[in-house]
Amino acid sequence: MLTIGEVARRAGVATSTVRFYERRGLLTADARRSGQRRYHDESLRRLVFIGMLQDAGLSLDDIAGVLGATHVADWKAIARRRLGVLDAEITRLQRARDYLEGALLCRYDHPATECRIMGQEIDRRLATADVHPT
Amino acid sequence: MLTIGEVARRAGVATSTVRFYERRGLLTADARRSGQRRYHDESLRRLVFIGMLQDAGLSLDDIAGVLGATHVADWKAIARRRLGVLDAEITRLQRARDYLEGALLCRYDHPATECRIMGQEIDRRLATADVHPT
DNA sequence: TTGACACTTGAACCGCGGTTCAAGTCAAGT
DNA sequence: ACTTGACTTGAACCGCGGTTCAAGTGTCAA
Repeated sequence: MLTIGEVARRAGVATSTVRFYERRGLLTADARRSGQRRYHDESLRRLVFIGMLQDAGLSLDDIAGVLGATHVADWKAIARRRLGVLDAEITRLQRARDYLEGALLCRYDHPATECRIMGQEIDRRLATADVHPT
Repeated sequence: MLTIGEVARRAGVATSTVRFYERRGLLTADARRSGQRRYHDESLRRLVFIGMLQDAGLSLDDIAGVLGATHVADWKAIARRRLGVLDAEITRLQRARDYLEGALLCRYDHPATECRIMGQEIDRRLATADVHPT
């Protein structure tokens, strides 16, 4: 049985994080010794698993859903939804990346607002602004 | 001269956002009429420009740096730094994406923690955990 | 003149994922 | 007996990028 300090260290998180997850219902201590939490290896694996899902960008609420799923279809729905968001995000970042790289091509010594490349993009956005009225 | 409502609408942000940017020193009203802010087209362009930089993932502090730069080298340094972070982020998301897609290949009707693919990854992470002690 | 509506301010609040703090308990070693 | 160090709790706080609120002022048309 691992203490909270051990389980946190082996999973690579802070002890405060483990307690926070318990508050959020993601993890429960398997026992108490004089009030102190003790964990099975099983819980350590669960903690690592939470970290994996976080790396994939799932929110703690989503993770709770995955952990609480009794059937594969339940958590796969969450994963698929995230996959879609992830794809959109990657595309967006890719565009931002290419745009920034283009901006670096600006020559001459002037502030950013006077850069020709940026100026054109500003005009483009202003022109299409009325297409998406708030 | 545009009112705050107009400038916000044309830039596609809320009026509260425009005031917030003013507090942060990103934007200044060009005039006041009976206490109300008025803006030149120049400021509208500046507001749009802020949105562009936000799309590229720059923080408001970074954006203040770009706007305050008098020489091209100053803002390019910020852009280059963000470009590096962006590349790392894209790579990370790509890996997460591929991982999630792999997880969807799990067969049979069981909870996520019992999935063989996930279980292997958990073991891998636990095994290498000691390499990065906290 | 009345009503509708946009504007003004500072302060408090939001979600997210935790961290930090104070004040205390408990077990082990010397 | 005393120290050391890890643990306990609830509550408050963090950064970020704003939003919302209350209470008031200004503008414009009928």
